[in-house]
Amino acid sequence: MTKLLTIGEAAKASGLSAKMIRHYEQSGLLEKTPRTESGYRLYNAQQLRQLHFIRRGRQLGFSLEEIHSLLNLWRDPGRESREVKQIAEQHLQDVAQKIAELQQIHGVLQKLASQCCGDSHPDCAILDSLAGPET
Amino acid sequence: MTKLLTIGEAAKASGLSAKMIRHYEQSGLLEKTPRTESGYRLYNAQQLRQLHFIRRGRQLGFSLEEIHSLLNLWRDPGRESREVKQIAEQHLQDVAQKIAELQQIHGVLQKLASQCCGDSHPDCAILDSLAGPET
DNA sequence: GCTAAAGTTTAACCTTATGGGAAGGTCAAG
DNA sequence: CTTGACCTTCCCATAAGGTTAAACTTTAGC
Repeated sequence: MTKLLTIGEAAKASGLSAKMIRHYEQSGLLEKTPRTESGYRLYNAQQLRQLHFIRRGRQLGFSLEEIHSLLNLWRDPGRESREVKQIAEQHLQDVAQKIAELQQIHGVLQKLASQCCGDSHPDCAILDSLAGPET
Repeated sequence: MTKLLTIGEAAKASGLSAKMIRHYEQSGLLEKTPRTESGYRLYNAQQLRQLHFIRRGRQLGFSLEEIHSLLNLWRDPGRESREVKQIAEQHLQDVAQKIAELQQIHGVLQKLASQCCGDSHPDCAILDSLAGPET
């Protein structure tokens, strides 16, 4: 009795694009889904949950490779939550490092922008810094 | 008497890779540089300064397109620093927004990771959240 | 002066995650 | 039967590089 959805409907329901759903299937993230006689992909409720899973993973910035691992763990009833947590904490660390890098850049940019008067004259601390001999 | 450098030397001196210097030339960021009779690119001091400029711009996270604009402004003696500042402030804003997004993600990940015991049992708040019905 | 190593050339393909479009098949309504 | 909205596969493009390979040039050793 499960309502089967075409890829467009599944896309709308999951928040992914049809394009990406095909891509996820082709790259092995999703198993090949059944088709109609004429070749249209059909998605059931279980598969729709997987699409939601992927979208939430992407929203949290996990790479497709990480999502692949997470999906496999999710599908495995004998998984150890240790493995899930390890992936999440690695990603957490990556995110923290990226934040630190961006904050560093943000500070420099802010300082430079404050030193550039931004009027009709050509003199500009930003260009001077980019051109300057010292790093 | 300006010492001319081959691409490898220019790469070492500027901190870019030879590959990227060619890439920047091919994509129009740099003008075509003179070659030896046998086709080797040669860089003078002025061009080396441009390479440094590009590297510093990349370090600050400017896109090649933004660096292209900045380089053109730098080369233009009649520039208005207003234009430079506008590019920098737009980038600053982009960086700030990226930081905010990552901090949001960081908070969610931290909360989820703290709720996952990370042992040999399969139950895991992280998977539950990715799979869960509510966003 | 010869040879071998190191450097350079172009070109092509790989990456990540996603968008765009062409060319053609299918389906439902009118 | 036509029209329009879907769907299919396939190829191309993005940003900012990395890697590899074949062929040529330059440099250093001897």
